[in-house]
Amino acid sequence: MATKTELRRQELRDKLIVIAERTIAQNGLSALRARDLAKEAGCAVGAIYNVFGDLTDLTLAVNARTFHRLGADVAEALANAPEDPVEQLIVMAQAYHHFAAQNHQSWRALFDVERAPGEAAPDWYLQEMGRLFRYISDPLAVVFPNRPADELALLTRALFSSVHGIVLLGLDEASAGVSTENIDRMIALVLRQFAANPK
Amino acid sequence: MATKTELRRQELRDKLIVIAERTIAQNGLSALRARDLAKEAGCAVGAIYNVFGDLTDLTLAVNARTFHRLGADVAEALANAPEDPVEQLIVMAQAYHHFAAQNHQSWRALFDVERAPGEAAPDWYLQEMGRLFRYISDPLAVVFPNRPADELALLTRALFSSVHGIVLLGLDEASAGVSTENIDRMIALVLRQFAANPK
DNA sequence: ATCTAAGATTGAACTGCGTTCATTGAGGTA
DNA sequence: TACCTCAATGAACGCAGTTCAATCTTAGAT
Repeated sequence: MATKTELRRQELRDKLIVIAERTIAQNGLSALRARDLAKEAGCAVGAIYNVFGDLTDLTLAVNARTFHRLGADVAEALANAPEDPVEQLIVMAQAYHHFAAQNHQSWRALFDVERAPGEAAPDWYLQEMGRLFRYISDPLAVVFPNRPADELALLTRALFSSVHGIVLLGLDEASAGVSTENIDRMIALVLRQFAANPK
Repeated sequence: MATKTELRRQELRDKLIVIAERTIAQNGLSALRARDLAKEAGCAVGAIYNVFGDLTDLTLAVNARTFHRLGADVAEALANAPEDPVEQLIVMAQAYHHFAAQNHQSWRALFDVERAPGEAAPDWYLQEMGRLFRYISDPLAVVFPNRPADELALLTRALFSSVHGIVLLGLDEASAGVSTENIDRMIALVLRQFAANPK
């Protein structure tokens, strides 16, 4: 069917994503403006809405890429990690931290995008989240071989959330004294202490 | 000097805080609108700006109250907690969770308010934060009597951040299966495991 | 190749927001 | 009472996201 039209449509879609990605990375989600976007893409403002439902949809497309890059970074860290499961957890958590620090604005956009209340998270989000959770639950199962499955699932989620919290508040107050090294130290302290006495 | 004027000024200030507090609690920070506020307070929109610099200032005034209530709840939980320091940590963390759950929108507003980049957090925030940190570091020092002070400080911050992360992501996905009980379980699991093998 | 209907493209206009400011009105003082 | 100062007012401004009637392009049928 529509070859020429669909092609342009796809081209515009990609172009908008690239521009939005750069804008968010450089100046944050709040710097994403429809008129600027259209000017830079060389199209009319209305054209954006032929390709995306609204700017939130565009942001979600950017977030999908960001999340995927994040997952890849964590996977790479895991691939180069030592055998010891606790060290694997630490290496992955610090990879998460470093990604957040080096892609601060893009990483923030992952959570700052407003979802309609009650609406489920998009599929790619759940998928990528599942990937991250498996990276965590595998070493965790080695550390805690005698824990029931449901408890391991809770621990997995809890550990992810803990690391996320440490990174979130640490980077928030990055100007107020929590250095990168201290965030890494906090992560290692918590995870080592956490796994020090498995049952 | 200005008795009548200053009085009205203070009255309007208080009235606006009360209305904003209720609006945020019921419908979230994004529901706070200058025109609605003025209509409900029976004043002109401009009057708001005689009393607060902008809506962010008003939000900060509401947040100061919210944070104070939060601190009081945690303090009360600690006062009624058993002697055991680990149990104290758990009780406080769960009090934090319950406050966040029961004051979800107000609690979110604590973190969703936009601060100018590079600007320091307000004084009451640092003060209240210090109070919370002391509640944590005291029992922590009992659990880990041999750790150096700087490490205890990092652990304190790390534990707070961890609990915050668990509550944040847990409540975020409250519709997606993380029940209140599971959040409490995650908090207890992490803290118990964390303090299981002090050095 | 031509025609035509479907739909893509356009940008001015609409809506809703925070904030400002010239004007109006009230309060305290001489 | 007269006057000056400053608070109060709400229309207007600037700036967003989004819409839509008008225009143009395209793809398929003839």
